[in-house]
Amino acid sequence: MSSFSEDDAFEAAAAPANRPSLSQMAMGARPTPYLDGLNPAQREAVETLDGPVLMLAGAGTGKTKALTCRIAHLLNTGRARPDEILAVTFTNKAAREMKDRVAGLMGQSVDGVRWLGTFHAICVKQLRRHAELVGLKSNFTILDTDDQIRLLKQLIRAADMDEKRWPARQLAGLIDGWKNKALTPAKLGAADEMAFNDKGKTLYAQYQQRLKDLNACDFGDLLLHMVTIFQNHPDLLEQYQRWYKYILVDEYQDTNVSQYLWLRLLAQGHRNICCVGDDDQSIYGWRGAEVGNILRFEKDFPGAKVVRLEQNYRSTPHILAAASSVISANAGRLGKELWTAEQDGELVRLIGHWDGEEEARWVGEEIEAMHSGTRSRLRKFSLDEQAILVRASHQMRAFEDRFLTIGLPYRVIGGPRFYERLEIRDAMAYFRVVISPEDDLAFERIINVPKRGVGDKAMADIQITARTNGVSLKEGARIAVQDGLLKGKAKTGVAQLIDQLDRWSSLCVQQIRVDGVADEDAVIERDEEPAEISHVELAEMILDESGYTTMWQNDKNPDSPGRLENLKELVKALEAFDNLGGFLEHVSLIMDNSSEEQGEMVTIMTLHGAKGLEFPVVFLPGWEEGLFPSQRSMDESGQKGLEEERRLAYVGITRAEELCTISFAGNRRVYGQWQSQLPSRFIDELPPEHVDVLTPPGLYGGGYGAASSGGFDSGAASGMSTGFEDRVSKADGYNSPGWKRLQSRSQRSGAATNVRSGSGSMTIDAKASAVFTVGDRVFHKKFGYGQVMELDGDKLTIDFDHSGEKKLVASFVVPADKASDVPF
DNA sequence: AACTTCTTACTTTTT
DNA sequence: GTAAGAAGTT
Repeated sequence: MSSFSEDDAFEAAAAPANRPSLSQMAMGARPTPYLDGLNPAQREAVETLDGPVLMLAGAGTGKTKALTCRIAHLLNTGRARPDEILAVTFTNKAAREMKDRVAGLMGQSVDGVRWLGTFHAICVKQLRRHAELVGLKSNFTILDTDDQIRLLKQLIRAADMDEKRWPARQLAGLIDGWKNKALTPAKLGAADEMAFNDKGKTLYAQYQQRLKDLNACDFGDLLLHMVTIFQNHPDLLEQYQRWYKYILVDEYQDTNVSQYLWLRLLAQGHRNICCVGDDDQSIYGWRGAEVGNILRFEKDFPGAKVVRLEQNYRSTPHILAAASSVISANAGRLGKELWTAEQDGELVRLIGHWDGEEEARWVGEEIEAMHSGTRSRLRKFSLDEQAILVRASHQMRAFEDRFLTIGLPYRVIGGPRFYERLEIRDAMAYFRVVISPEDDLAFERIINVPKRGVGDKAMADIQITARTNGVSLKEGARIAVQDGLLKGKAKTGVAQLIDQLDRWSSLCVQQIRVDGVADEDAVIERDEEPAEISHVELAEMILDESGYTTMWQNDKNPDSPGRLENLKELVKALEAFDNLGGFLEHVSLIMDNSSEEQGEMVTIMTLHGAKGLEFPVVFLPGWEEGLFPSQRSMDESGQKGLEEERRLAYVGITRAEELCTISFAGNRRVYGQWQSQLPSRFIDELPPEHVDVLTPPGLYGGGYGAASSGGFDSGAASGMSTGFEDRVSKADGYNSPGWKRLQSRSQRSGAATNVRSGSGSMTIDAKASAVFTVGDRVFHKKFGYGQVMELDGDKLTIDFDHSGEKKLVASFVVPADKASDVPF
């Protein structure tokens, strides 16, 4: 086992001697031009180098700038050598950006900052060094979710449980959750032990044992193992504590318990830890993030300096005001108020639509109008400058459909990532078995892909053979073939596969790196002795000879050509690596979306995916109760869930630089069933004076109180102006001037946005109660005829003859005798 | 063993 | 409404 200091000595010696190190260059007085562009708060965050610092950085306040300047400053002042800085991010993208920007500031590449990376990448690096302390070998493999599920399925089956009642997915979720909380099987609480049909703890323990047997770990283990190691080996921990003089953490509000413990252990030495985050942007609670970590920072690190970055450089005042107003409804915030030096800007726009398709149509027209510059007062916006941010990915389809028909180019971000695609994982599984013949999970994945006549029976036989002989699945299969256990198609198929695998492996042997620890930072250009066959050729050979390529060529699914394309891309990606092994190591951690798009396109993505991004024009559709805030979130996590949804709304609004448009639909098809939708309560939390309402009031409820109860009655009805009444055009259902104007507005896209003088003076609740009384027969375009059961402000509870009871906004129905008047 | 029909359940997602 | 997974059929 290599001790830490030996490693360091080795690495220090191996450092190129012909180039002055950053710290050498940093000796003596150096100019600090990078400090000049900072505002006072940023500067304080950058210059407070010693002791714990919490940087509360609101959206768009230049947090990455401050973070990267801080690193540059640490190096520049000679406080730390590049490798004495530990800088952690959540995503590879963020890590890359930080590296690039520090390099930009320093005017040179910063390869020396070896400990800048994601939590997982850094933990892998550490764990490879100390794997034996948790019973693993240094070359352990990292399982992805798919492998994980397959393994758990086997365990559940072995435990004789009903796979339907006790799905492996659910168990995987539980185990992930425990690992996020740094709970090993031994540390599980009583309730958790009994989870999953009383088998929670047992199965978890079995799973961990299986992982150890396979010399593998999952993503959660990377963190958890390191925490365990540090907790059990104080001497080792101390070395690391001494080593990392300065620690920086990005997106601290997203850390889970394991990550928190890991950080806290490492920071106990020098206590120079700088955590950057925004409690208002904590949107990953559902995957174990603990907002509590950031809320507790000052207690964890007494004497911590708290710096607030509140000057926003991204959005207009109206956008900021809307975001602030929404988020202020949350309790227990650390408190921050964004402000901007900007004066001008558009109001946040709010519009309601009849249904989801209408919403998509309108957004499409708006995007085209923005693009062609026909929107008066506003500049032209390229498609790249516009984005649609949805709560859930299924909302994307309506927009895709619409954009396809009108020929508006778009890009969807957040689909299945390249390396998560079926064909890529299959190919990778082939590579894995070739490199490590004992990789049972990979072997299992490919043994019958393409079809080799291996079914449940044959597979079970192979499993048993392997187990009784105590060998890998591949060897078990070999024995099963020799012993005549397999018959017919399966026999020939498996025999051929094994021969092929053996041959590929032998071709691969000379390529396996001897140093074992493949460093992802290793220079990729390093020339190796050209093997008889390059790893790229080998990969092509594997895919061709195995029949895998042929399988997709013969497949007549419309997506097969795409899959073949992806396989070609995979082979191309290989070229950047020395060998297959190095490539696999890289891929297991870096699940990047390697898509080089061309041309201008509108971006469609989820709110989660948009965190950290910004767009001049942002559309936020689907602000409806149940969809956003998501019903499930509220059901599962109650008030906490609602607040996280609200933070998501905050994230969404603050993505917009110049124009933010929120919309909702009154009707939406959910799981194939038409449902009437109520406007989101978040809409009521928007500040009226900063909102431009493009909607006839009936569509959203006229003012406050769409869903948050009472607000409407006590506000509008009692004569207390909520602000929206004056701004909106008055309408009374389908035939109202307001509704007509909305329709025509979207047809002539050049119409000015802020012409909305009221034509009537009655508010819609007055109208609703004036027009409808309990017992009235009404007609609704989608639900047909029904009877009014209850009145609630502008909303009616209606018992529909065919669709049952529903609560909806009054303007969606007309008296039954006016049914024929309903347009379209 | 492979193909077909039926049931069921359904956020958000990085590593 | 759809996609995945399980049961049922060839």
